[in-house]
Amino acid sequence: IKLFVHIVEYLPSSHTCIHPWFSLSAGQSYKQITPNCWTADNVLEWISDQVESTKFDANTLSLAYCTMDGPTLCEKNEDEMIEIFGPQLGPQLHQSLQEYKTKYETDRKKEFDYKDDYYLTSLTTEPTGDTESDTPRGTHLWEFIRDILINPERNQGLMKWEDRHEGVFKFLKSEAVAQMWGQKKKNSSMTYEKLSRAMRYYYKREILERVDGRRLVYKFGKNSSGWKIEEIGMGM
DNA sequence: CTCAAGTTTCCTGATT
DNA sequence: CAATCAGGAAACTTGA
Repeated sequence: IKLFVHIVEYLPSSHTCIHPWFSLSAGQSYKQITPNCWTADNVLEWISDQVESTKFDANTLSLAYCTMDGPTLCEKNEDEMIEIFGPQLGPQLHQSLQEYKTKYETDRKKEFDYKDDYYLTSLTTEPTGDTESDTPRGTHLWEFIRDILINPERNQGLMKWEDRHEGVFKFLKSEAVAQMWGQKKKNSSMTYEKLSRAMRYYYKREILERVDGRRLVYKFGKNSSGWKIEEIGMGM
């Protein structure tokens, strides 16, 4: 994170590629990524949760059979799942997997490769292992901005709230944020000038409200969501 | 392939 | 003066 802040600090001048923090692969919950990106550990974590929620006797389960990564797991059909996990846990796991799959399938930018997926997830991830694995990664500009805003720990100095309750915020490092947005869209020539044009289009759709006289300041409108204090925090 | 949404690009002009 | 803001237009990218 320090490395990240450091890089962003002198970004405006150069065409530096922001990438380093992608590799900070820490323990990421399977709840935050699509099943296809699950690691063997994620799969194990998922199985554990399922076993626990169904009060299934884990002793009858062989660890060896649980060792597989996301892609492998996703290829199993219900019958294969039953064959592996038995008549009780099999169907349960199959259903749960389908739920997670569809949950992320509806996500627009599922085409992003794993690195982008991880980067995005790191922006929207809540600190503690909460119950609801909500808020999939934002794919639109306003969601991208929102996710930076609600994750101050990881994005110090980029943006800040002017009025947290009203949804008024400000760009502190406009060009750095534009670079990050460009990076997400694989467009290295993104600039704040261009990003701001897209922001202005949001006024008509009421995703953003106009805040005039204040440079670099915007306000979330009634058609935006996921930024209010009540909306985040605990699952609802 | 068509269509629409959501930008991305570019630009002229006004403000700060 | 440099950075922003305002929008109109048109090109582009993607997913349905």
